[in-house]
Amino acid sequence: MSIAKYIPATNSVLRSLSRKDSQRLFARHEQVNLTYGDVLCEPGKQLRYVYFLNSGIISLLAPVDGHASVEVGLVGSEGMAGMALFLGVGVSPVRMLVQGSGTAMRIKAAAFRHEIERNPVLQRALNRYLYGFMAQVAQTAGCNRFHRIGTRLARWLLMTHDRIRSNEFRLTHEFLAHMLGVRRAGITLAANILQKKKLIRYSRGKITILNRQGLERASCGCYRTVNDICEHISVGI
Amino acid sequence: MSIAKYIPATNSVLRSLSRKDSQRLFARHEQVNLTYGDVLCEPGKQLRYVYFLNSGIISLLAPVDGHASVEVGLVGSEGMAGMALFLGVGVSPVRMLVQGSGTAMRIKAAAFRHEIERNPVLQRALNRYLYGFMAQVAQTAGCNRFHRIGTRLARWLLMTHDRIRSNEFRLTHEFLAHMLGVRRAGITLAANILQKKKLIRYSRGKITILNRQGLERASCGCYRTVNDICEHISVGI
DNA sequence: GTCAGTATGTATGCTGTCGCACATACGATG
DNA sequence: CATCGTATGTGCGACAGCATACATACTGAC
Repeated sequence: MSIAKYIPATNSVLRSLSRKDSQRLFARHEQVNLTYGDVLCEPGKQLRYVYFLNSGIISLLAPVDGHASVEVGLVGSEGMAGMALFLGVGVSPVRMLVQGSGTAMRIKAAAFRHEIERNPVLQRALNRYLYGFMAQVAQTAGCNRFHRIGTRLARWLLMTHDRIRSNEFRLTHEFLAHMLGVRRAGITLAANILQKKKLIRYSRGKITILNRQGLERASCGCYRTVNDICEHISVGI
Repeated sequence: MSIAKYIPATNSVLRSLSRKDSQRLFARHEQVNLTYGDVLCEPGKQLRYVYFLNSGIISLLAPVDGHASVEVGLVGSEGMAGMALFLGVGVSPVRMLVQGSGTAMRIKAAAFRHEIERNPVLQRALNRYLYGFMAQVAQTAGCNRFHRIGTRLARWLLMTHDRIRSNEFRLTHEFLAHMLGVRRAGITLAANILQKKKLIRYSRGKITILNRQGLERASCGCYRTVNDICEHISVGI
């Protein structure tokens, strides 16, 4: 991670603020580059910053006893990472892992706390985002329970595609396996089926979306369910 | 559900407020009885009230395409049902099902919204509760992915036990199966093992906790994980 | 006491995923 | 262009949980 040059804010939460409302926030932020593989915070550790993403993706991973973690949520330019601070708690319950490189506006915990108390518009925007995010986490709980690897993989690729805004991104089967909490071999099998249907193409950690609509059909309904909920409250991705 | 006579507030959120802070809230509430089986709100429907529980349990169920719903969270006297309203959204993403009879203080949506904007202490208390609740939902996502029926059943019984505050409660295998999103026969098998170990006893929908500590040992670590997180922010059950 | 409804116990065969292991293929680096 | 590390493909036995089905047992109503 490094300090970045100025990049215009494409973060949905920040864009929903008026010039006046965002001014103080902008005064206190720092632009940073997020690099694939960065861990912004470990579960149980103090949150030093919140991150408003302009591009890239952060995976939120919950540790589960006797297993590696499993992903419970994705954050892109539609939201903010470090929501615990918004709820007045300084400790992150999840690992924050940069899954797709990009840029973010980083704000120190204290400055963010200070700001949030004085900016009801930002508060409302984050409340709305939190609602959508909770729907995502809750749906994931159900999805993990009922759906097969193939449909879950399709869902996950769609969610990533929405946030990366490119048809191509870097992801190995190994990485995907960690995210979904399954064996690497399970991903290889499922990904191969999607490839044979010409929905995606992949090779050595580079995945290309070939047929977005086909992928939506191959996904479980959880993808659409969460999207519908977010659209309903106008939390666009 | 019916209007109840006066019952002192044993709700943790409300108790955390000073007399002054809770006064307005008390002026606008209504005491209601919650009866096993009541559905307080369906997913996608407008929330007419929020409920601060004094006793009893509400299950939050997320509908999953092609399946019955699965439980993503439990609310007892430690919290509030209808958190969407707290986030400024009038629509519940989950079904709210009374799983254990009890009493609650019900407040109309509009009155609650009005109050929340003027009562920062209540806001902070609900923020803290929300943090713990999110940890619960996230942990459930992981638990659903990795853990076996037996350990999940034990976890679920413990969470219920904490909130019912009685060693005996009414629950059929059928009901438990719906909550965990598994077959009824799967519960019978798992429950039988717990019964043979003398951790619980049951008969025709009445379950008795015989050995709480043994049950904790039989549960997956998710139970403790969530408890530790909640304790850390002093959201006691 | 009989009956009906509901709760619990049990069986069989099937499928998805697991753990483990090894084979193959690609690409960067020298 | 040879080599090595990494990414992907594949095979096999094990098993949890599934669908389905049916048997048994308890309880309350008549």
